[in-house]
Amino acid sequence: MSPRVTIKTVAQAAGVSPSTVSNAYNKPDQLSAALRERILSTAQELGYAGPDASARALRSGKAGSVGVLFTDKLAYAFSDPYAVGFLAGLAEVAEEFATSLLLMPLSSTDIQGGTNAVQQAAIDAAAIFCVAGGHPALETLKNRGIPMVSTDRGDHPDLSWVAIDEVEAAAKLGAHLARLGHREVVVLVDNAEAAGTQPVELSLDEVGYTDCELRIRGLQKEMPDARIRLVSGGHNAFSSGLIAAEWVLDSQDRPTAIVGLSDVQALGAMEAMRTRGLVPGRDLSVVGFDDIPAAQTAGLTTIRQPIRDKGRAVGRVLLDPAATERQITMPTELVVRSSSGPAPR
Amino acid sequence: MSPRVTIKTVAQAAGVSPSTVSNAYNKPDQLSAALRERILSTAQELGYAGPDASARALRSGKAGSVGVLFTDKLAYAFSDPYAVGFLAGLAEVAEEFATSLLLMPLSSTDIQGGTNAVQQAAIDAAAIFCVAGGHPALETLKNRGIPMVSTDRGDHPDLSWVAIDEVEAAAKLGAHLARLGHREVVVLVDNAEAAGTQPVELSLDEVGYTDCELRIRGLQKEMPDARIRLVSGGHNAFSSGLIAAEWVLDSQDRPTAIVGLSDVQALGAMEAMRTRGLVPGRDLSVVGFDDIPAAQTAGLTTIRQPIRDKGRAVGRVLLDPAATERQITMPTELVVRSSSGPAPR
DNA sequence: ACGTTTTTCTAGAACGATTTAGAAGAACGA
DNA sequence: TCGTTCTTCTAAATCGTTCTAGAAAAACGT
Repeated sequence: MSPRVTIKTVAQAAGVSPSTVSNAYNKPDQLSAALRERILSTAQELGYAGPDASARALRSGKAGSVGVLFTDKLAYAFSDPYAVGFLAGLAEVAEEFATSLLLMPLSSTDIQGGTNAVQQAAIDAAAIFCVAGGHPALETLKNRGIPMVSTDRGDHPDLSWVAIDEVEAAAKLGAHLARLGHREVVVLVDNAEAAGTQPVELSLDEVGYTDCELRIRGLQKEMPDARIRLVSGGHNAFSSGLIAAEWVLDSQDRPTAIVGLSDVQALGAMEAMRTRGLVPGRDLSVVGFDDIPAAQTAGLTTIRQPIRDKGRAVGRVLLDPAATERQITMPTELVVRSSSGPAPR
Repeated sequence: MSPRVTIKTVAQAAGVSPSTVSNAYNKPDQLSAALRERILSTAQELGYAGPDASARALRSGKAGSVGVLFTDKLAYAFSDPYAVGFLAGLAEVAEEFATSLLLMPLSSTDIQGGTNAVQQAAIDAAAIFCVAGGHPALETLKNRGIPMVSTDRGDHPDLSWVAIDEVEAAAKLGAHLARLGHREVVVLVDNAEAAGTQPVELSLDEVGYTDCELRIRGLQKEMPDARIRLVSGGHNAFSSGLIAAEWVLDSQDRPTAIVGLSDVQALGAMEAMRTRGLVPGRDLSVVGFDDIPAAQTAGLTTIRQPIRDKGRAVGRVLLDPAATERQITMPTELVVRSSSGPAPR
């Protein structure tokens, strides 16, 4: 039941002041090499594992980690290769700066109290991945004075972001479909409230996420004559796309094209077609968004965005003092594959 | 340039003691509802965002986050759906306990100094994902007195782990191959030193990770008459499997079966076969390990392990005080698909 | 009305480090 | 030899909380 070994204990044992022990760890040039050696070895003997992280964080004001905030549940984030790719890019830069990544779950409950992870987290900055503009967690972070970089363009001019031009990107998709003669379109959107229930048809105002909304607007822009319906099967996941597409395909009112607002959802739609003996690109067109690796295998027409680069760029804005650009637009590209074809007449 | 708003500022403004403000946030039953209300609203007015995370962590000794340590570079972790699945399971439980996940990069350099992320990190516990037993980072964590749960069975009886019986699992694979008549086998292993260079052939002692070693032993057990060679193309990734398999296939000495010690590597090997016009299961057998989602699509024979459950179980051991079992063995299962077939004679 | 319990609040000491300002001694130049 | 500049080390304050022990006030039972 011995009391914990602290910097003080080590100092006493080595016959020096606590400051010197601290310097031995943090500022080696502030003391003679010999003494440093001696301190380090007595520390070792005492089983001292180096300065306590929390204490250091408190005193120096640096936590050595950046937070990452995801839409929805944390577990869902890992089901989308797009999110995973982003994380990989971010992790690359984090690694470079010897910084940890703190994945914060945003509990819907307990926003007021203090037991929220977003409140608790000791972070220097935060990456906001596809979280809707008005989310309370963002307010919390802003209040805490934590610098943020979002993957969506914000409305505030002083907000940092690394994003694509959602409208323009979706417009490319819309133009592609319009060119192929599609006029009956169903868009598969992410919607938390639809989770676990029947798929639901939504109006544009009910679409929560700003980026989803923008993509829909982009589509509309290039498809002014088309009837565009919005359907959600739940969270952004393969299964949601599957369920929603099944519902659409089994209805009386089939579209000629299905647009997944993410590739995972579009792939779910392709699966729904497959089980019904329908061929994507011939019987019905399916297009996606993101260009995840699986999209290529599946022959899915989609919008490519450099997701890993996006992660890296966010990391740079967050961590690299040399990075001055705080609002970065990444390029997108229409990738035409076999899943889209002329509308049957 | 006003000084920061702290609990003290709020206390002064509300005309109460700092302790009371603290209680307003943490122990609502310790003060009257009216006063709590008043304190919270003055806090709001002053722009106080709640107790500082670092200070709280220091004083209360709880950081509210668990660390996750991965093999190799953090970015590589995201390239393996197996690791991602684990993370998803772990995240599920973390979410339940309002705990954040801290992904720590383990920089190979700077193990001694204090700027290491593993040293810096403010965490209550740590999940060790496929990190070799003797890794210095583990020593660091042990010294810091941080409880750990590993995904590999450790040698120490007091170590916590959630793992599979690697030997037994690999033995199933070996038995399967032996039954099919294979006697010339190449095993694709993960090896950091082989990264970026030519694929290398290794001896069993050179295989770093304990679990890899165990799997090889399991194979050997059921294939006593076979010649088993170990080849690495680098880190555990699709590209490494691809490169290594290409090297093997283009050599004079082709095996009849290739064993990927992970599915991603096995899938890389299948790709290498494809580009050479070889059909898996006919010309050469390929088997993997893990049963990631893509394995099904590709028709890869593999060992299934319930990875998401594994993540969840680790989470429980880490966070749930009710979880008493500290050494858990998960089940595995041989899944036979089209990539394995009888050895050509 | 009076001791006892309960509720509500506070003072002051930790928590374990870093930082600032400066002391003591060594080295230096003239 | 003497002031000056380095180098090496230290004392004490501070970071923003939470916790322990206890005071003051209110409520209670008889």
